[in-house]
Amino acid sequence: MNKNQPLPWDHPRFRSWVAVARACQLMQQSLTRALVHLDIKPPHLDILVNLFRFEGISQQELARKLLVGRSNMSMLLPQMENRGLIERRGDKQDKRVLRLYLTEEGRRVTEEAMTIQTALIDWTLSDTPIEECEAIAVHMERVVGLLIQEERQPLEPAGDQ
Amino acid sequence: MNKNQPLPWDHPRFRSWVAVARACQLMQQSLTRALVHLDIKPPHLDILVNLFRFEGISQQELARKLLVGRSNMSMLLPQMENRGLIERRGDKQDKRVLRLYLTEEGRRVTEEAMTIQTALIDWTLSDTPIEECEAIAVHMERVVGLLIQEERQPLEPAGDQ
DNA sequence: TGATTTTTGTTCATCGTTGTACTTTATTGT
DNA sequence: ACAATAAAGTACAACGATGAACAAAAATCA
Repeated sequence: MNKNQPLPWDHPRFRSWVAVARACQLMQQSLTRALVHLDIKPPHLDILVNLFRFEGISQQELARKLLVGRSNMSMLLPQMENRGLIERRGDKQDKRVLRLYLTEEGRRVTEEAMTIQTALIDWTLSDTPIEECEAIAVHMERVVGLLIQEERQPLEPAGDQ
Repeated sequence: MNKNQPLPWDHPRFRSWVAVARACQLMQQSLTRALVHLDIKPPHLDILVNLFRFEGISQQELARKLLVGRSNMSMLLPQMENRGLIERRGDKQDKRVLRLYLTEEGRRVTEEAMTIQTALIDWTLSDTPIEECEAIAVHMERVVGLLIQEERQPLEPAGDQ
């Protein structure tokens, strides 16, 4: 009931996180608009980029990399297969898994979309020096690591003070 | 068509942005789990926090602060009113606008949820010095500013180089 | 004043994401 | 070899977010 605890928005870490979240939200919206003429959306681009880097990956592995559920992949990938962007071929040794490959069209679209995305990121971070970007990457990757391990081993609820 | 352009994931700004996006995604998921016993989700908390700071705000203003559409508020706010967290009262001078207020229950839930969120943020950024957090806040707030102005005045499409 | 335009909020159809239940195929244990 | 368990992918219902079309209430302007 006492209000003289410092309010969260005066807290530097809280403030910085709010800014990060808002930036992500807006970046997603801007990227959506920037990709509209390619007829793909950010989730599709995430998939394409990962297939570009890791050709032959399975749906499960892809879902893990993207931090989404497997059912999500089961919805998106058939769409993208119908659009001729990707191809799904069954693994010979394990008949459960479907391995994913880019088509020529998919590779072309991916390159164009990555160019657009890179330009957008470069523009928004043009006043942020490279060393600062690298520092941000280090800190954010540590956050990712912590949250991933917390995900599989939920934190004890007595963390409040 | 030429492949000897540097691939995006070797680009420091690109790498740092990927990390930021993943961190946001995971933070959202962790926060969702951390709030489950309060029966609210991150979007509700965003609303509550803004009402805590800016009592008597209108739905329109709230939507603008949260960077979502007005229709989104029209879906969420009646739910929260039914749960007894907020109250909507018509403005006397402008009969179009509904002004939003926290109930006692809403204020209580907000304080508890903010405590949880702050603890989560503190934990994930505990190895990131305060000065670095402040630097991140500065850079991300600039990104937000750029993207907001780009939103209403879409960038000329000849920006690629 | 009276007509046009803006603004605020709602409704609705659509889409993406999630979690659960389910099928099929591998793996493990006896 | 056979049964039980685990893993990969799918189907489906539920929910949140969006944008477009709409109604009501200002504001603008002639």
